[in-house]
Amino acid sequence: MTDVSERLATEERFLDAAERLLIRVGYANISTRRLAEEAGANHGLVHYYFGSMEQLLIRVLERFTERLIARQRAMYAADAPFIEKWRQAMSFLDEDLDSGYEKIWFELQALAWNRPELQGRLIRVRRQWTEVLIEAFQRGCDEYELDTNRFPVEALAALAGTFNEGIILNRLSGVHEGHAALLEMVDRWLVSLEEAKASRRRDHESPVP
Amino acid sequence: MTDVSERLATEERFLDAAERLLIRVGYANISTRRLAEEAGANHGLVHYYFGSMEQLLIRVLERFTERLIARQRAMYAADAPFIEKWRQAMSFLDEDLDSGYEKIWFELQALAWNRPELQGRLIRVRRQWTEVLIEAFQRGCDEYELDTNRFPVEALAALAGTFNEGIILNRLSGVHEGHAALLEMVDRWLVSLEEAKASRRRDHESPVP
DNA sequence: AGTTGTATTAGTCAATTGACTAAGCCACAC
DNA sequence: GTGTGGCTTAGTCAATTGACTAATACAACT
Repeated sequence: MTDVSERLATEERFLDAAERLLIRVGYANISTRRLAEEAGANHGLVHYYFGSMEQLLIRVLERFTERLIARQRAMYAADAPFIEKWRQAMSFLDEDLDSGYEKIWFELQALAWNRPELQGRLIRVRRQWTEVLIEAFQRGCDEYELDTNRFPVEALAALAGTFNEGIILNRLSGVHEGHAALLEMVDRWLVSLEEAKASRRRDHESPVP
Repeated sequence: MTDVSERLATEERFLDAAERLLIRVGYANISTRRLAEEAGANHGLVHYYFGSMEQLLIRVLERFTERLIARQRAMYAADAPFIEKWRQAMSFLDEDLDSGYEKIWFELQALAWNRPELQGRLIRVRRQWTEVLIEAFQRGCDEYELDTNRFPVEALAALAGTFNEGIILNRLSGVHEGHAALLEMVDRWLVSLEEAKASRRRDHESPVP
């Protein structure tokens, strides 16, 4: 292994360790020494590699959000019926809670609330996410021939995005009530949209005899 | 002023100062000395009055959530059309962001993610809030004669609760896009429910001649 | 006025923090 | 084999932390 790639590997170990600590103890309880111990490296390296604890957390935020957006994009870009994508997105909810993925994301957000220099980065990620959502929902609206006056795409995307984060927030606090009922309701609504469209097709192709 | 009430007043000053600091710098940046300075009191009193910083924050959480629930209860318990209550709840969204109310609530939540001893308290608050919401939405469903098979009350309450918190989360990060469109969409939906009910009344009272 | 007990203050304490550095290490080029 | 250049280590530094305490101020009661 060359020096360069070795150093990069160690940096990765630091970033991985930071994510694990975000999950386990939260951003407020990460110190250079604790982080170095978790990464199995010397605490002086935090300063040598990243300049400061703050810079390191910025790197964590960057790497994490890149992955987040990439996954969202990949999922919604797939050429599948909208309802399938939706169901996959909802299944991610459970996976991500178990994996601690959500905890990382929310800890980074909580950190950014009090660090103006991180806010911009967070806003950019949210915008990208919104773009992906809007594009996906646009295709969904087309697929279901939805009345976009009653259901504007941005409103639907905002609804999906916000209730999604609301659910995560509840789960992080240990509350799970009502979520299953909610997801079922939405699923039924999507199914009914499919059926409505199908029945419109039937009416059109073979009007009442 | 008696000793007792003076002490209580000073305790209140500490709790108020803690709320201000939660808004301004977040839970991770509150120390006993900084808090005491903000409260205009001696830092030794934190230990003398509250035992520890942790206990003090628990007191902040208790006082805050009591007020939160009381307000929610008062609003939804009022004898007014459902849409009026809804609009008032939505107008709180803006007020609370400006006042910093939301920031306090979310900082306390972020704190609780990493303090198991606070989780239980948070869960209880969320349950109470859900109860209030479900009761209000039950009345709303009755008012609009909504089909509770398609729209179960718990699902609607969960939807309202989660997207509400999602919106707050977005705003705390400085993102406001799509919220207006979303709230308009919901408002239009409620209006359409009222009209649907009115038209059902008309059809019933004077069937097609 | 004197006693008593609580409220309040200033200050101490060990522990921990982020930032930084001197010293040595080690792989590689020459 | 001998520099040479970075990598890595252990350790230093002042600052800050939460917890705690001795000393004092003060109010209420006798």
